[in-house]
Amino acid sequence: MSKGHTTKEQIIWKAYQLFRERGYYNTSMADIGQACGLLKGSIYHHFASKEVLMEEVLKAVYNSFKQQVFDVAFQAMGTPKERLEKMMQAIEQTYFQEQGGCIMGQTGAHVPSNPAAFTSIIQQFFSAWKQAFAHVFTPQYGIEDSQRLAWQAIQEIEGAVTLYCIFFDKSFFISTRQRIEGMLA
Amino acid sequence: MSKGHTTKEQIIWKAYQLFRERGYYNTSMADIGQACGLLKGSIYHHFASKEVLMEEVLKAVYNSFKQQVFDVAFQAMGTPKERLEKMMQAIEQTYFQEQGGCIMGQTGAHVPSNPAAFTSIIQQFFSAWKQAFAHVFTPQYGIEDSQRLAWQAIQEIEGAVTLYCIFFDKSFFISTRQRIEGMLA
DNA sequence: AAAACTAGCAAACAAATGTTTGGTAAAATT
DNA sequence: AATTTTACCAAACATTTGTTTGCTAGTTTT
Repeated sequence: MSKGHTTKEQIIWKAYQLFRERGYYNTSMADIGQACGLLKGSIYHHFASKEVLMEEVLKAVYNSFKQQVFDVAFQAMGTPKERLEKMMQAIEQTYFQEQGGCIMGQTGAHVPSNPAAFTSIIQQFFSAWKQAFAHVFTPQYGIEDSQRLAWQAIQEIEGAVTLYCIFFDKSFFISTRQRIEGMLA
Repeated sequence: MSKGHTTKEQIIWKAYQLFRERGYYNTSMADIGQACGLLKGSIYHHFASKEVLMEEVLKAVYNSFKQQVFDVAFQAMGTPKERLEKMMQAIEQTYFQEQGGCIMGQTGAHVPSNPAAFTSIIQQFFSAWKQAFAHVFTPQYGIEDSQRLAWQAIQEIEGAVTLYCIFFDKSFFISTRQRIEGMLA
């Protein structure tokens, strides 16, 4: 590192917060620069374009979720229910320790006008999430029903996060979490 | 009417389609004008600003939903289940006959950076929706449980619409609809 | 110590943004 | 028929947008 010590990871994190809270198109490079204590032009030393920056943000969110949520489902230790609870705990933290909803769901809602690279990552994100949920459901519900239940759980969580943004009320997620955890005995 | 016959309602409808498919900030006045066969400046003869136009779009969506969905819940005729099915049918049509997700949920996801007028309409929309669902659930589940079930249904539907946008797959909504209709005997 | 590299600033860039202005021709009103 | 109103165009407006360029000073490598 030289003069300043703004790392790529720091820019990605700040950009993530802004994109998530205000949306991709309502966040300018100047906004991101300001949040990092940089001029907007300086960001281009780290990222080729705003679009590439967004891609890296989405990838980082995917990896973070994979590590803290998806991978837990496939751990050897603990009962499926315990692993599910651990996953739900991590999900809750992710959505409520910072402001804004689900950047994947929000960005995904505008697929036809989005760069294809965004869509690809978003699809992978939700597919991986479904597989993780389905895996902890399978011992009790079998493969087929678990797929269905996994999508159902994701849908409810996405809805809960949306309503949280609108009404500033965590309770949608709280009861959703209880319902999902209650699916395993 | 004089020369051309572009009505306010036509502009609202075109703007609705664009806002819904691409988001508020990713839709320009030039885009809306083009969709109406107008120059962007001409829209200001009908609406004071882009923000006011969006407000009218949200109000129009609210009114349309109220007429075709919410009001059905309180009709005198038919069993609660029949009315619920009628509501779900109208919801399905709304979301799948045109492209894009739920403009209320999408816009609501960015509340902190949105004009307060947007948030107000969006909150009213979801509150009215909850009350309508709860009303058809009440005979079977009682007042308290019906509230919970109503929010749960809305969450699932919002999630289903989001996933539909991402995977171009209606089946999320189809099974959600069956689940919700199955809640009433 | 010299050379090469890095991170950032300052300024400029063309293009796109939402909005305003002045005019025109058709329609509605008188 | 004269007047006013309506819907729209054409052009300009100031800002903001994402991006590029040239330069500087610190850091790393040699």
